[in-house]
Amino acid sequence: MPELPEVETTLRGIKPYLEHHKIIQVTVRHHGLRWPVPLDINKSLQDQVITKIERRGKYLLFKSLKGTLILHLGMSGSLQILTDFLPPKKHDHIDLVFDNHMILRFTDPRRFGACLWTKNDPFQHELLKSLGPEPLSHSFTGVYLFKKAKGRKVAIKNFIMNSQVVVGVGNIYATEALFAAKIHPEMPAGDLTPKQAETLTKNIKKTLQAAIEKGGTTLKDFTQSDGKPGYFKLKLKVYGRGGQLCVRCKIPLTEIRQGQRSTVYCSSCQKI
DNA sequence: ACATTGACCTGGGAGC
DNA sequence: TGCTCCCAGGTCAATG
Repeated sequence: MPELPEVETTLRGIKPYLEHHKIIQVTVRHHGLRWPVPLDINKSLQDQVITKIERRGKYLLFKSLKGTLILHLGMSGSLQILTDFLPPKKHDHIDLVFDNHMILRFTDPRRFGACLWTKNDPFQHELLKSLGPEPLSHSFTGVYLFKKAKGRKVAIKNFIMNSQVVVGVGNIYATEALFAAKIHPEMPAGDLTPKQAETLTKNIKKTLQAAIEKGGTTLKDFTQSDGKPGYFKLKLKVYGRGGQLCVRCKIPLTEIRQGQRSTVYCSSCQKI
């Protein structure tokens, strides 16, 4: 599920149940995630009050007085709140039980996700310290993108999916934002004009914001964090629509691969 | 410094 | 039904 809107939706879903509550029990059933879940993470988390939960890019940060739990959902991870204990299924790897009896359950079939602990400032953590600006912040501007892209030969789609350039933009929203901005996904990043950089940043913001307002995109079944039915489905204009007709000019959409990821675009409205 | 590719995993769907 | 192959929301590490 997780690009920025899905992580943000998850955050908003779990936050009200967990902030200012104490972790009273930790169960790790599978330590083999992207990086090993530290064997002593139980000890680190035990009796910690979560003072704040926030998002940085696609990372979720659970802050306490003694340190921060860093979670990443990878490709297939999800979080849900259980109000009553349910027997864990095959891919339910981690449970955090809180003093209000809520259980935060981490599920991740592909195990590309991460669950780590740091005693220090999480923003200085190895995985977070080189991240680019938040796409919805004021620091992500056309001027920034234009300067950053200068001299770069990589395709613009790969460029905006680079978390050192801007965080949170994954395959779906990169594809959608480029269509909205009428920019060809294979255009070298350094060839962007200042005007195109401006249009692209605006459309990245617009696309992400619209997706957040709709509760993110679900391509497969997904249990929302409060256990209620899944997310609203965003109406994607190009992603997953290769061969179908462009909503603007009605010609068939082209599907290609860029860096082992699929890209769909309109060869008529997205020119290099 | 930059660009490209492989690697990590499981499950679902298409095609035979 | 069952097998094989390809694809999937991410991103780090190794290589040129």
